[in-house]
Amino acid sequence: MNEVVVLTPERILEVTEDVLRRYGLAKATVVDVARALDVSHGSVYRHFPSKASLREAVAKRWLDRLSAPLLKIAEASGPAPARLDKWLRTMFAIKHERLGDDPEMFATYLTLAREACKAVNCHKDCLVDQAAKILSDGVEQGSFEIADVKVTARAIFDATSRFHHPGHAEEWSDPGTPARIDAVLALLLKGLEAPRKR
Amino acid sequence: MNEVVVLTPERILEVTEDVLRRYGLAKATVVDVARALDVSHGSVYRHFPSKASLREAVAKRWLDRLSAPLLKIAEASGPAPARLDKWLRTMFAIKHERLGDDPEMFATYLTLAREACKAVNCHKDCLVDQAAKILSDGVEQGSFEIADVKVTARAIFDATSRFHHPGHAEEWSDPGTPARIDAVLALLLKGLEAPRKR
DNA sequence: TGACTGACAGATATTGAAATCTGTCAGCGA
DNA sequence: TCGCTGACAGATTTCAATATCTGTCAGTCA
Repeated sequence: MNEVVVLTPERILEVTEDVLRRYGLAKATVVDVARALDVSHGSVYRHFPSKASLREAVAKRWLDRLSAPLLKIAEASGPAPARLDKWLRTMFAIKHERLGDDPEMFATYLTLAREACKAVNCHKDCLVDQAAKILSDGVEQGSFEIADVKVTARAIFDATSRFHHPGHAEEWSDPGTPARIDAVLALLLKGLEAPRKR
Repeated sequence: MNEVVVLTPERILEVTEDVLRRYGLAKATVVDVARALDVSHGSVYRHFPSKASLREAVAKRWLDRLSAPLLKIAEASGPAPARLDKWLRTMFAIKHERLGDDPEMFATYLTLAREACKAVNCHKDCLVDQAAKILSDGVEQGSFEIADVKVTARAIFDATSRFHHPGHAEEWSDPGTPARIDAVLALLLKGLEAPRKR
């Protein structure tokens, strides 16, 4: 058959991620991506209208892979308080891990977060929805007492920014961080708790 | 008398703050400061060992002026929950206000915060101590139930980072911010609350 | 004597010309 | 026809020469 490999958006994204990892966000150019794909850079523009949109699509893929394991926890069954605790700790752990394993992509993510781009906002909304799912499970189970699930989910997200927002990444390696996570989570879970029945 | 104006650290700090405000952190030089003081730049080095120490001393002054009004609230009397709420909201308001009124100094502060310099860490510790003071008042009054006041004070500080850490300053102008502050504070205050006696 | 100056070395920042990149599009070749 | 190429204009980045700055110190002056 000797089938010619066609240029698909998916293939471009894969290669762009590699190029971004190799050269870093600041140095990577569309010409580099085209070279790695062995096509002219004009062809890349046939699939993505601008460098920014290409960069954003790569970030979206990266962020989607990040939220997938969290979705599993959010949609699992079981007591909501333990699930929320696990969900938050897993989120912190995944981001922390990525900072170590994939620093160039993390820097890209940080830049995009600063630009408040669509992909990142969408990612945040998606995570807040996952948290809201756990909270409403908790209300149903009688473990939580919450006026507005959506607003409270965002409050949980905001209150844990220190541990998941990329702007605080440098602080994560501080040796006191695990203890500080414990303290904030304890406080938040107590704040959500329904008054004990007797 | 016609007294000659002497060169004191205080006068240098005052002028440096002006220069920093006028030129911005990136552009301001020790030579500019010396020119504004009408002395040679060597004289400035007689009072401060380096540009970094001068910059840090200016930041310290600026931060001390910021925490002074908060100290009043922390040391006041009255019910701790309302006082903590007021203390936090005042902190957010002061920082927010300074971002608007004094953007160059704010950028300096942001840079120093990123460098995790001594003056900023000291400022943070000082604020956490103020929060701890209110919390321990609350424990005495029976309003709060807290295992470790110091740890919890830091947790409160961490959980409100989104609203006071300069790295989040761009997000403060978001129209949803007041509602998000309300949501986080409600959650935290409920988490501190001692179980009702009956 | 002791606060201040000003010249200096090495480090850092500025600048402008040259190189490269982004985004477009007329045209090629399958 | 349709995906791709490659040349192009304007924007951005690089690079090296030049200027400025930081921090020091021997010397001045009151």
